Amino acid sequence: MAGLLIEDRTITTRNQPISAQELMDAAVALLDGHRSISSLGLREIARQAGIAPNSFYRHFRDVDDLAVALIDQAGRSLRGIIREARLRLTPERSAIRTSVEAFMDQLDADDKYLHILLREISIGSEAFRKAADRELTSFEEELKDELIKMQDVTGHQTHAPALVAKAITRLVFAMGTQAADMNAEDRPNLIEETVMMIRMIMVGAQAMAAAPDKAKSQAELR
Amino acid sequence: MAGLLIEDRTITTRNQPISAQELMDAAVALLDGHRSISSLGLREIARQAGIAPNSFYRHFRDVDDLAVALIDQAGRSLRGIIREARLRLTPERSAIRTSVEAFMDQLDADDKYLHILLREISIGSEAFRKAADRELTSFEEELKDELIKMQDVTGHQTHAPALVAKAITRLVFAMGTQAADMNAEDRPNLIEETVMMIRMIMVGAQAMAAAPDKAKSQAELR
DNA sequence: CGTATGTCAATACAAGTGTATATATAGGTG
DNA sequence: CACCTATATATACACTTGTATTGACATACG
Repeated sequence: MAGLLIEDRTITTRNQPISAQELMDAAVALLDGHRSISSLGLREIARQAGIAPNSFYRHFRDVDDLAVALIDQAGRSLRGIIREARLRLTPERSAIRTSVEAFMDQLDADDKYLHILLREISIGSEAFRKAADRELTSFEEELKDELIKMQDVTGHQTHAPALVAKAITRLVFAMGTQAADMNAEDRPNLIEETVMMIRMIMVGAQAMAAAPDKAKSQAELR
Repeated sequence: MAGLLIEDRTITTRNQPISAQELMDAAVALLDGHRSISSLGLREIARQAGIAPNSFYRHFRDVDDLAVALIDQAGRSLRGIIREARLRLTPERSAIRTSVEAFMDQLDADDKYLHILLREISIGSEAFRKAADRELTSFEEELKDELIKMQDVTGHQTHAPALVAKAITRLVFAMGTQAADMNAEDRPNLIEETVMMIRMIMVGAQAMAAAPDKAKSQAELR
């Protein structure tokens, strides 16, 4: 039933204002292994940040509130990375490979934003999953535009570019999830696999645009 | 620092043996919204099952141990569903569509095993993720065998069947994750999308087997 | 200069947690 | 029937958690 606490002394911390960003960084620092954000306690984060538990409330309503802010930041960061990768494009390396590599490289970045995005995409609060899904969709949009632009330039028609973009995006994120759990030396193989999968999709979509009957069931298991 | 608990009386429960399965069911019953298994407490599960907290240890070492058992069960259950779906094949409905539909239907099943598998694939303890990955791989294996069998029968060669199987599996699970969060009337559209994505992959893989140069980068974004 | 305002720490509380230890009880075996 | 073993319960302990309340201090403003 009830309990009675005799003593509850707090360890002294800093005595200075803290920024919301510092609090978010403290939370990220606690996400080392495979913990999900929602498993973090308010007190735990405050402890890591070196502030008193109650000071947390000055910045966020609760842990979920902080989590949503974190996802937004993760999305911004990731979109920046991919955009930057496009600038680095050279004729020698394909756009697919370059983008996939940039994506996977991000797994080793100091901030663990991609890890967070990948891990928390399926769990957490309603607001949380909405935020994560926003990021995926925005990814798909950018890719779809790129595909349409490409078919105007090369003349290769692509069947259902929106669907192709979605398939590629989901596949890359799924492979990224697997990559997140593996040591760096096994990654190149996984990148190779991912690149080949994407090629399959693109070749398939182009074949279906060229010969629409291919979109029917003749290619299937029977 | 320390605390002193004055009273700690336990509510009387049943006084009868419980099966490991009943304990697992109790845990599943607690996973209603979007909680992850690792967020469940041992005491919480015991309370739901109507046993004393310590009785938990008779069946599992800890919550993670139960979670692994749950994943194994989820995998077995899901593979059974798909195998059964294959038996129901008719010439009118394609194997791809039938399998995808069976998969998605499972989202509405009483046991929430597929939900669990989808949600927890990226989080949880080492052992947990290993268990989830085992299920994915076993799925891939079955599909790969099917693909090889198919190409012997139809004569259509398929490029890198293992990779095709992996791509399809990951894609279906990714789409399933999205389907899990949506109401039933939006599902058919998502099933349609998934079927089309799989066709793209298979058409692409067959085109690449027929003309190996297609496996190169000519189909790419530049 | 005095007084708000914002940010922090300290303390306290009522709950929760995993688990160690001890004890009761039912079923099966000699 | 007596005894062992498996399984359950009960109690206790040493924590943890989120948050309400209170008061200190520092900066900004009239």
